Amino acid sequence: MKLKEFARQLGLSPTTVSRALSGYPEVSEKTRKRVAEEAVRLGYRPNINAVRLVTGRAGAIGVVMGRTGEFHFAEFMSGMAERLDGEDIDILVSPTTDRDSSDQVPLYSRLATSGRVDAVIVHSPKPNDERIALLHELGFPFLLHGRSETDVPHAWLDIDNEGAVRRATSHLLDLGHKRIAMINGPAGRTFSLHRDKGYRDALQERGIPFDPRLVTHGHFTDELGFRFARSFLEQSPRPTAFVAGSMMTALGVYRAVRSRGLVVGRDISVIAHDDVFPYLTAENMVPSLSATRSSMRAAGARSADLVLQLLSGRPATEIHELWPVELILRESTGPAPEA
Amino acid sequence: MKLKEFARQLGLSPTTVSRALSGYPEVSEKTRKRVAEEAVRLGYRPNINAVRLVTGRAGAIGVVMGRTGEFHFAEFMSGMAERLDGEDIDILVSPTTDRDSSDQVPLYSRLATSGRVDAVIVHSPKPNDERIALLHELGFPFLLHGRSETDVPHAWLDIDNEGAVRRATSHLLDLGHKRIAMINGPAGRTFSLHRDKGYRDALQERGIPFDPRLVTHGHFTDELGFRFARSFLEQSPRPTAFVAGSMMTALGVYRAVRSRGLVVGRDISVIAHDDVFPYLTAENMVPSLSATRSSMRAAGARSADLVLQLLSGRPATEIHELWPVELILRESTGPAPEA
DNA sequence: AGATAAATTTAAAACGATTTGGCTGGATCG
DNA sequence: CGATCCAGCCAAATCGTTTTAAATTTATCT
Repeated sequence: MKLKEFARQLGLSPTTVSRALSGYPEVSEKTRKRVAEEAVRLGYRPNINAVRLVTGRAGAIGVVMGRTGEFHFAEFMSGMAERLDGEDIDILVSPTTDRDSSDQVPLYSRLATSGRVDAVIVHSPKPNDERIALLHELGFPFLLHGRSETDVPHAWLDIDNEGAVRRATSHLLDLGHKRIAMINGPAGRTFSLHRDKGYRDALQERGIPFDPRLVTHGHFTDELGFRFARSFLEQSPRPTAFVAGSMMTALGVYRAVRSRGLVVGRDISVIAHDDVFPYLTAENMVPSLSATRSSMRAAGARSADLVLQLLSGRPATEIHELWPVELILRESTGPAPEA
Repeated sequence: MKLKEFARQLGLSPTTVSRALSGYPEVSEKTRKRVAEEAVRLGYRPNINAVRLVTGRAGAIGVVMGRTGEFHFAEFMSGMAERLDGEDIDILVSPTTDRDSSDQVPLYSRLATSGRVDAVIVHSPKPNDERIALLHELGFPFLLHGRSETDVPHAWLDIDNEGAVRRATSHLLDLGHKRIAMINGPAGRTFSLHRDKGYRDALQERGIPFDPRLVTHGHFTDELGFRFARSFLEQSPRPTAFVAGSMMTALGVYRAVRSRGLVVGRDISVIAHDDVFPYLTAENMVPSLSATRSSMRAAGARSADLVLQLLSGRPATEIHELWPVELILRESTGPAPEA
């Protein structure tokens, strides 16, 4: 059923019908109501692609998904979905095989100029991320999930990675730990740098020298967690505590500790960052995992919300949100063992 | 830059330019080449929404993402992305807050009639899934990831869940296990039923009576894995082996076994299903996990491929793929302990 | 009641491509 | 050499909306 036909059946012009449905003021309340009712009854729905053409709006938000289907990605999207439910906006996932963000520039460029989406969300930025410069130059609306150090004005939402890791590290120091190893995220990403800073600052505050041999970078996999932890544990003196970048990393760390015949929470303390997954919970691990916690789902929901605000005209420069991170102490942290 | 302007600059008509770019035969090779080159040079790209309107094609494949951001979802999508890279087709994720597939019917209905996508992929069907009936009735192209028992003809791709679990169970029986518990997926889903059948058939083959107290259903979370396994281990006599539905479930099972002071691979054997995640590998668990394995990413890639075939005219009735599942034996399975 | 203002409604022009059907001019054929 | 065919190109219609600018109806005021 097309607008023309639908309008004819109502005895109105297409113009009026269109206006009635889009909620324009210059149509009488009586007519609007009748149109709305009949639309439902006759099942009329505007052809989305005609609307897109004429309005220039796509009704979609783009996200770029890398080859490495990161596990937190689904949570984030699910959060977006939660917020977008009911709005007439959908999520467009753009495939890419390029891992490095600089290689992704052409992809973002295509996405921004293609008319498929009205805005994009940029993930895991580097301090000076090419994607941000590009999108800004194109004048294309975007929200950064994370932060960068560029002076290009832009909207962002991030969690306080630095504060989280500082507190985690400080807490371990309070417990008497001197050698604390950190398994950080991929090198070069802003959030990894922030975590690194939090770690260093906490050490410095107590006058403990920074030892580069106690820090590694890599993707959040159980395998890397295990390998790095094993290797740390071979050092002598070995670290007595770990700060791990993710739940998966923590799983690997737990295994590594156990494989050396040590006990988590007694011989070795562990704190990890928990994005809050429905399928894997810090509380249920044995021993239960002390964690810095921030809901990835909530971030997704809020991100979608902020993008919506951005699209309805709120200036990007106003949109900056830094979320605090909880530190939840459980059984995996304890006093440093006697030397 | 619009077609009209671009054509003018080339000294050609819009018609010819459009045809040249779309690869129609009635344009000379020389002209086509020139058009292609100039398009790149001048940066002309057809307005996607105009194309959509006039052709009626959306250039997108839809997937519905439930509230519960299942962890295998990202892998599947990532596989799709892999296949779709280079094609000019993107993935549209439709949010839903409805968990039950029957409540999702209106959503699929909207999706199918909205013109936003050319086809959808339906996940985790029930044997008699309303979504299939609906899409078939609407004549809308779709691929089922999984299987149903409906007699509506449709394209599907599934893994041999039944065979996988039958082999896993048989193997445990070979090892002398008599009481084998199964932690299955959500009740009602076809794949859970298939797994159930594989389990029962294996038992029956050896004349071992089926004990309903040894089977549970639920989502694939570590928490449920733990809780169910704990509860099984309280039975007397307790089971000596577990068949678990997912890697997350297996994590819970491992914890439960350890929490009872038992040893996986010696006191209790475990086999789980592994969808192959980059961030959590069966091989790296301690002890390494015996698993039935099938790549979710590969399924996603192939699904995208099959949808493309479907859209280019291959009859749905021809598209049926049943993938075999590997059984990989590692350290988590061993002979049944002496009674 | 007549003039003016306000509230509704409408016709027609975009939006930017694809595609139908027709038009050219040169090659091919008898 | 004239008729026929075909490759190559083009003008104009079309897809289904929104929106501009204008026309109509209704309300308000003196």
